[in-house]
Amino acid sequence: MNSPEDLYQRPIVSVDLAIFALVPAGLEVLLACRGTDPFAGDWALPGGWIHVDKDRDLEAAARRVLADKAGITAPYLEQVGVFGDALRDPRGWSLSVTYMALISPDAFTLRHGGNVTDVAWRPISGDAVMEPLAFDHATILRAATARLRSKVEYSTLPVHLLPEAFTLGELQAVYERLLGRSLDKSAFRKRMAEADFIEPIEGEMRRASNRPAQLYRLKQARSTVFFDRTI
Amino acid sequence: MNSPEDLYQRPIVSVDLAIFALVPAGLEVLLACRGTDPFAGDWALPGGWIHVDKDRDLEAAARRVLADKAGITAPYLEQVGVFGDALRDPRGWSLSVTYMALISPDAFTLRHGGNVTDVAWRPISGDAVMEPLAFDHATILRAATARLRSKVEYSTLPVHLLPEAFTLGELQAVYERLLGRSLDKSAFRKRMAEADFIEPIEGEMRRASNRPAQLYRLKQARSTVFFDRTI
DNA sequence: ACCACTTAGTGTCAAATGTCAACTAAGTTA
DNA sequence: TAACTTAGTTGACATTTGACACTAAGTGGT
Repeated sequence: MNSPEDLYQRPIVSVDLAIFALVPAGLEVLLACRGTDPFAGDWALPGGWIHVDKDRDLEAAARRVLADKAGITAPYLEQVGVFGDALRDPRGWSLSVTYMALISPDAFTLRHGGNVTDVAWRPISGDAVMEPLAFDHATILRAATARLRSKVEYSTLPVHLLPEAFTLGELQAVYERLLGRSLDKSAFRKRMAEADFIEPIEGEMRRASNRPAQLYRLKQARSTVFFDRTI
Repeated sequence: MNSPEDLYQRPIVSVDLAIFALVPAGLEVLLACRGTDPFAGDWALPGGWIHVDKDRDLEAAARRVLADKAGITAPYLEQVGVFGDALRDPRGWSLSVTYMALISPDAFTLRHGGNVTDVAWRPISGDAVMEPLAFDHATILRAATARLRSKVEYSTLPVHLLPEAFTLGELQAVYERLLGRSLDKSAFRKRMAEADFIEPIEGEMRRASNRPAQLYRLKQARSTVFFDRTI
């Protein structure tokens, strides 16, 4: 009979991350160059094994990988899904529990100039990167970008790609770049007001050579709010 | 170091199913009574281990469990997510890869009168069943019902709870019962026409004592279509 | 034959929404 | 202080949406 006590029956389980950041050039994803054998030398999504002695749950494992491999504490983490079959890893039947993380350009630049040689940001064109990826990570990345893009339409998720304080103009620009089309300013502001997930920060403003803009921040305990309608 | 070769480091992995059917009384889920030790005698979502020698991938494993435990081939199967932590299973760090399946009342009645003693349909009130569930299956069931209910709002998913041929009135009734509110007939029909995922079946009609209704069926390769807006 | 009844399916119109464009506001630079 | 740039608001108009009434097509009773 099959039981969990037949250890060799258990599939291999990894936790992999699609870490997204938005830079002036577009959307980028963090990739790691594999140093060990299956697909050694190829680029892959950063990932790791579950530490059954250290990780309380799956999200904790994902956050640990995020910190270990990328030195990042992401404001936003969401499970994308599980990908598992007999052939994706030559070592045997394996699962990838995949999360996507959104980080702001602040955190981004911290690592961008760093001395990490095995981790690098790569631009996403369409729903893929230029370089071939290890395992079935191209498929997984496609699923993650699809999830991100589809949620942009009807949620407040893109706010996590901005620094803690931001203007409404910047927020609109993020939506526009993710959606690939321009939005109406007045309609956009009306929606954001109705959604009621950001609040003005008093006293502050910024920028140069023109009228300063009101700064906003995400309201506490409002990390993702869904719109009634498409923006 | 941790590697997949340290077999005892691997978490236990099961594939569990939330199988839904809609009966006149409301939404029901198929539960299995556990015969073996962890939580023996308790009700649980039907599930099984991955057979690394037989299952091609996760969905194949889910379909096998569906056939083995419930004798059902579901028209619709969707991954809900992975639930994993150190404590949910007393045997150790474990994962549940959860799928939800939607079946039509036809398939339902086939099993309802059957001689299965360890599998039973239970009504869902709110997002839970009356009886306490093994492991964290109450949490998992809550996630599955939430997924089902949220998708009703903006997708064609509820067709899978109907038999192959159905009328627009029946389809509207399914939406109304899942949403818990009544819908406008003309608006509903306009939406369904725009979504363009069902087609009339020629010549046929049915019912008694009033005007017969046109029968429809799901268009091929259109199992789930998303609406632009909430219905 | 005809009327009452039931459900199927369509049409209408006011209200809400999205689009487009102009307008005012508040800063910087020359 | 005038020109310029971006922030933020306001209003007119076309389009879409939702509530409701209407017509259509059957059955069954008298």
